[in-house]
Amino acid sequence: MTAPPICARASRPRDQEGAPAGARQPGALPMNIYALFADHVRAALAALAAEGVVPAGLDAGRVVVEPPREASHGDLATNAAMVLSKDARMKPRDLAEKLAEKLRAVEGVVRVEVAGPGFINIALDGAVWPTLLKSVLLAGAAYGRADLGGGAPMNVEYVSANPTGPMHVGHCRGAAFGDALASLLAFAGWKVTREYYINDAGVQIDVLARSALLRYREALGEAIEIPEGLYPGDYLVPVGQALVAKYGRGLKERDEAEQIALARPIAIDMMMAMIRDDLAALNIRHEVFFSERSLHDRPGGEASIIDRLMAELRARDLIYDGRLPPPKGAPPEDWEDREQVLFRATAFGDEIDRPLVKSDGAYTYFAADIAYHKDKFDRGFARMIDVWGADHGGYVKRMQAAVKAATGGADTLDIELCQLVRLLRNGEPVKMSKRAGNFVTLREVVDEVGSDAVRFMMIYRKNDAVLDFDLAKVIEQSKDNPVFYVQYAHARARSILRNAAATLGELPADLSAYAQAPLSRLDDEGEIALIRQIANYPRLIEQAAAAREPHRVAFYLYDLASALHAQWNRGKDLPHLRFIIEDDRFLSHARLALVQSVALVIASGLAILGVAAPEEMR
RNA sequence: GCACCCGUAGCUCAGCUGGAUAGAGCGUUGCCCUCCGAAGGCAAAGGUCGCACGUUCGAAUCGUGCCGGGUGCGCCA
Repeated sequence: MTAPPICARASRPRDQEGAPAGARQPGALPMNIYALFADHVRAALAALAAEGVVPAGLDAGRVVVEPPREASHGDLATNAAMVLSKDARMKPRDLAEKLAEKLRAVEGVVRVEVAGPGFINIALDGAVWPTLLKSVLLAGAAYGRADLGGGAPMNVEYVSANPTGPMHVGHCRGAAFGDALASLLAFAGWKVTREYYINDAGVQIDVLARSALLRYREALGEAIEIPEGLYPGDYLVPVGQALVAKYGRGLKERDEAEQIALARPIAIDMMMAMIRDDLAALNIRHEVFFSERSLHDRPGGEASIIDRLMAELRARDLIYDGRLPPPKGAPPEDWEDREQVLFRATAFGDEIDRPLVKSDGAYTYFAADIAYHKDKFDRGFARMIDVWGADHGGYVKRMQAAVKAATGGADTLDIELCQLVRLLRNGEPVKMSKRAGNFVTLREVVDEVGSDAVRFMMIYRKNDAVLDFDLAKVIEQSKDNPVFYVQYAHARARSILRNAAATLGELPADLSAYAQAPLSRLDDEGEIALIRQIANYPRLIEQAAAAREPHRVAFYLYDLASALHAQWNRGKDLPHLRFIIEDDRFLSHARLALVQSVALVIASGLAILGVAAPEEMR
């Protein structure tokens, strides 16, 4: 996994009052120019408040500084006057004029205009963009890092496929999404732990063990027939062989319960090894694998972890014995009105109270899940995210209700749902029958189209929208394929740099040497457009992380790649705009510094998505 | 019946948490390689943002109600 390492530096209190105006380092702007000017706006407000023009203590929470829609409007725009006009008891345009007055005094600002309903448009000195590029080069791989999390722990649980067989294609999306989200949050300043919950306790595990025992008999030479209800996949053949290797013929002499108990752990271990291999093929490695069984265990007859939590919740009157009304709409045939153990989910925003104990006396999955999330909380995760398939959408409310009850935290648990994936080949749905293990495995898809294509395309869509995944299209090497298009931009950038070394001879040794190039010579509109895009990266990271939407990173990379390709082509028509100008090595160095920066950001974004940034693609 | 998600150009989708003239790709039409990677680029055409009310300076975005599609609906994992 090429995820960026966790940033452990101390929190940078950017929002504190009093700091802003002087925050600029001589010679280099901070990485995020939009955040810098948000500080300037807050400072301007404070100054106006001191003068009695506006009330003190205005809430600037909704103020944003962003790139204006039209480049002709300037370099930055803010909605501050419109957002604050009501609280300031001023007309938006009047307040805007007052703010504009203050902002005109800020260093580097050449023009401030009030436009439309009260936008404040700010034009910066032409030197600002080259200067900003310098700070990008000096920051290197750290460029774009944010500090939203302040280094706080964050648990991201994803995949968590049942250990009853290999991963299938349906797991790809949650895997790619969860992993990218984890990387994104790490890059945005959280101390992220990637976790996998192993559902290794429950009836499906007994089914697994029975299926494995059948393969055990097969390995001993018996002819077997796999009855309905057991897993038919031949991935269990090696499990049967392992049981022979470990227990010989003796196992089948024991009673059934004992056989299952002995087969179970071996089957689970082997299934999990297979799943880890599948995940590794997708470049995914979880740090923690948490066993559901460990929550049920009663070593020496003591109370289990779930037992203890249930007792605690009952003591707090959050659990009671009661009856549920039958479901409306289509009541099931076998509905039986009975008293059961219920969690008071309705007290925490759910529609109905939820059962914790099955009719056979065992805990429900939900009961274990409460204990599991409580355990995560007790391990220090005040914030956690679960990534689920959309078919589990009906469980979101009860889970959040339970976590709220068990931890007392309001925002402890976020749940992100991934919609279904429709697997296509040349626009035709790929047939998948659930019978006879005839499903498409994750491994088959990765082997066919590659990990990069799978991961990028799974992210190249909002996670709550259904996704079409066409096996034929994602291996196409053309601009129709966004994976290729972005990777190609990176390869092209590296190619330019290789070519420059051949053409120009000695080049700046590293990024900090490139930062010394005469960047102010980057004054072409296409070059400035590229720098603006690069300047937007930190903002993009913050927004994508806050919204838990890694797809924004993918779309951003597509746009950045497009801007690079465009500038490249301008050099075809206008030779003086080429990146390499043979008789002007210093101009070339400045342009190569820009190319370096583009490559740097593309590589950074691709790393978040877990996609390779190739040096060449010939 | 209820809950959650989706509805934006012919097609597939973005739309920066309420901002300025709603954007890409594909497809259609017309251009650009003796030139750092044409595996690329430029341009044109194409929209009642599902419908209707409401909230306000301002709505594709927020609220309510419809219409259409998906997912789920005691103890399954």
